[in-house]
Amino acid sequence: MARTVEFDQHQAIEKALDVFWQKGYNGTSMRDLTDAMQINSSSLYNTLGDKHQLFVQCIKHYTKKRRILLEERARAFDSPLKALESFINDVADVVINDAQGCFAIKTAFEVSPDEKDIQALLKDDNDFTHSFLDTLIREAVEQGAMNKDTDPGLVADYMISTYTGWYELYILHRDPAKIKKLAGFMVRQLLR
Amino acid sequence: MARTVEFDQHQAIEKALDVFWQKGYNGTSMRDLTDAMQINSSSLYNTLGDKHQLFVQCIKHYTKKRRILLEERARAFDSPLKALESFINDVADVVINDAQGCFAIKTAFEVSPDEKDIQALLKDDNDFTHSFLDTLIREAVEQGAMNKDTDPGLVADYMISTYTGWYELYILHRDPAKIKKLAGFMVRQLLR
DNA sequence: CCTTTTCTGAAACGATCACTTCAAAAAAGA
DNA sequence: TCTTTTTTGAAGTGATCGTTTCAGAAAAGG
Repeated sequence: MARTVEFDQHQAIEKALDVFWQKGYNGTSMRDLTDAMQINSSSLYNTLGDKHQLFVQCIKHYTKKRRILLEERARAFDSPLKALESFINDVADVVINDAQGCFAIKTAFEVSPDEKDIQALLKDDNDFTHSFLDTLIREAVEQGAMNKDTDPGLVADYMISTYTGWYELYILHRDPAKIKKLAGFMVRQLLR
Repeated sequence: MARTVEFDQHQAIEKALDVFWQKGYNGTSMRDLTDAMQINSSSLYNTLGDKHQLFVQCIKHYTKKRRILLEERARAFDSPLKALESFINDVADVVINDAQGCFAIKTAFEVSPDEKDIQALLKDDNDFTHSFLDTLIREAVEQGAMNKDTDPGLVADYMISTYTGWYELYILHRDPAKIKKLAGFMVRQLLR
């Protein structure tokens, strides 16, 4: 009856994410996007929507992907303490190897606080990481691997806020050893 | 002999900083700037330069102001440990009360890593804060107020990276109590 | 194969972008 | 007060912004 969409939407969103990630929302033009996605702007507007809608979909794609990765990793460890330690070291590796930092953090600082839909997505992502860590910490405390008087929610926030800063430090100094040292220090501080 | 400049350059830069702070570099138009600064674009280009140069001057203005404030505060305490504790709590207050977060951090995440001049200014600012904290920690250790085996440089980096994350948490959650709790936890963790 | 329906490509939309031009206004020494 | 020098205001520069239009290409049921 009718013609079918020619391009792979999923793939196109990943390409768009790459561009937004590198240049930021305001630094990215629609031409940047259509060039990278290799589609015409009419196709883009017909299927994915305008720039804002596309950006929202990129955030959703990014946070979903990260969520899946996080849960996969947690299952790979038999003890919650080991999972936490591995989480910290994994974050350090990501900071060092992903040249452009964390897309969610970048976006939180760039977009205006009154872009409610975007802020809500970022908050959800943050909440997920928080409850993920909270659960692990709670289990570690129950097993006696961490102090009895540990406040799991507080420590989870503390971990999250600390590694956010690692991104900034790495942007400014590009010093892998510095990040590794900080990760080691964090493990010693929190998990011993 | 000749006509003199009508507007106060210093004041104009402060106005421009406000706009860049709120909207980011790419989100700010020259009209936004000339409207806020209340000068014509020809005057702007004649005296302060183009958008990039103006942005650089705003960063210089911001970091200089912060540097002065930091040194003033340090002198207000008789013990380095008290100065450190006050530093942490002051940062928490700034995070909570400055609705738009830290300009230097926002900028570090927004501008491209290959804008060398801007990155250099941000790095200098970070280095200053680092050596400021490093000195205080060193003194506290010498006085026996902190552990003998403390690594001052490492702890300084740790402090800086932690409160960077507070900004992100506050942007997402707008929860003053959360930040206060984190500041309290940090004091207990590092300074006891 | 033909009709129907949707998608695609190229061109173009008005608006706004950073930035420039230039005549008129204004300041200050002669 | 006149001349010199510089700033200012308003208008305008081409380029690019996000977005739309629309004719033609392409797919699939009849």
